[in-house]
Amino acid sequence: MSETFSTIGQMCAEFDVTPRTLRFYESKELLFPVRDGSRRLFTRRDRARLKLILQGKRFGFSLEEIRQLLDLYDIGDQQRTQLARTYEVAMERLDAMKAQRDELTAAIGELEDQMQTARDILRARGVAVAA
Amino acid sequence: MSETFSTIGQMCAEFDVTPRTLRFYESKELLFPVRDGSRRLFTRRDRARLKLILQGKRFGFSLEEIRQLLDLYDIGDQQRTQLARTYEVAMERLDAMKAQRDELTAAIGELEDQMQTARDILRARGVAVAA
DNA sequence: GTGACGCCTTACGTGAACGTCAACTTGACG
DNA sequence: CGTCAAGTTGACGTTCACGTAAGGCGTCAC
Repeated sequence: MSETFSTIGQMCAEFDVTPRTLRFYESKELLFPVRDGSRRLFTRRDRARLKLILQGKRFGFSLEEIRQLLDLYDIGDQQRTQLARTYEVAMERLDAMKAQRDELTAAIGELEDQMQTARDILRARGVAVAA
Repeated sequence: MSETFSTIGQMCAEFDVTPRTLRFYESKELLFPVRDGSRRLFTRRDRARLKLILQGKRFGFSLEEIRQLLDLYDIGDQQRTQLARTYEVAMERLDAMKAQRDELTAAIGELEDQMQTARDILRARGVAVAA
C-alpha cells in the first residue's frame, strides 16, 4: 500500500508510452518526477497529470495548451499564484471544448446521413452491409 | 450564376487559408482543382471538400485520415471503385468520432467540476468571478 | 513597353512531438 | 567479479503541416 512511486518503466507499461515521451514531458514541465539519485520517480500526481495529458491530446490540444490546463488541477497546491488568470484560461478552454463537442456532434450526424446513402447504394448493388 | 469556379485567391479569402495550404492539399490529393493553363480553378466540389477538411482538422484528424473520409462524400462519383471498403473505413472513423465525443463530454464535465472548486476558492478569497 | 498583380513551380526552412542511437551509471544476480 | 537489465544524458533524425523565399510567366492599366 505504498506503491506511490513508479519508475519510468512502470509508467510506460501503465500508460503505453515510451520513456522518451515521459522525459520529453518532463522537459516541457508537464510532469515533475522526483529524483532518487539520477533516477526519476513518478508520483500519484504525475500519474493523474499524465492521464489528463493523454486525454487532452486526443482532443487535439497541443502540449502547451494542456500544460496551461493542468495548472487548474493543481489549484489546491497553488497558494499565491495567479489563480484568477488560470481560471480565465480554463474558462476559455472550456468554451472551446464545448464548441468542439457541438461541431463534432453535428459532423457525426452528417456522416451518418452520408453512410445511410452509402448503405442504400451498396444494397441496391446487392452488397450486404452492416447496420 | 456561373461563379462555379474560384481562383486560389478567392478560395483563400473565402476560407481564410493561404495559397500554400491549398497547393499542399492538392499535392496530397485532398483537392482536385482543374487547370486553366497553369492556373488552378477550384470547383464547387473542392469548396465542399475544403470545408470538410477544415472541420476534420478541428477534430484532431490527420490529413491522411481526412482524405479517407472525404472519399465517402464522393460516393455519387464513384462507379466501380472499392466502395464497400470505403464504407468500412468510414464506419471505423464514425466510431472513433463517437468515442471522441463521449470522452470530450466526460472531460467537459470533469473540468466543470474543477472550475466549481476553483470558484469556491476564489470567492472564499474575496475574488469576484463569472458564472 | 513597363510596371504591378496574381499566379506558378522548385526548394529549403520550421515548430511540434517525439524516435533513435551512442555512451555511461547503477543495482541486482549467479 | 562479470554482466545484464534498467536507467541516465546528450544529440541528431523524422514526420506532419505547412511557411518562406527565389525566380518565372501572363495580362491588364497606363
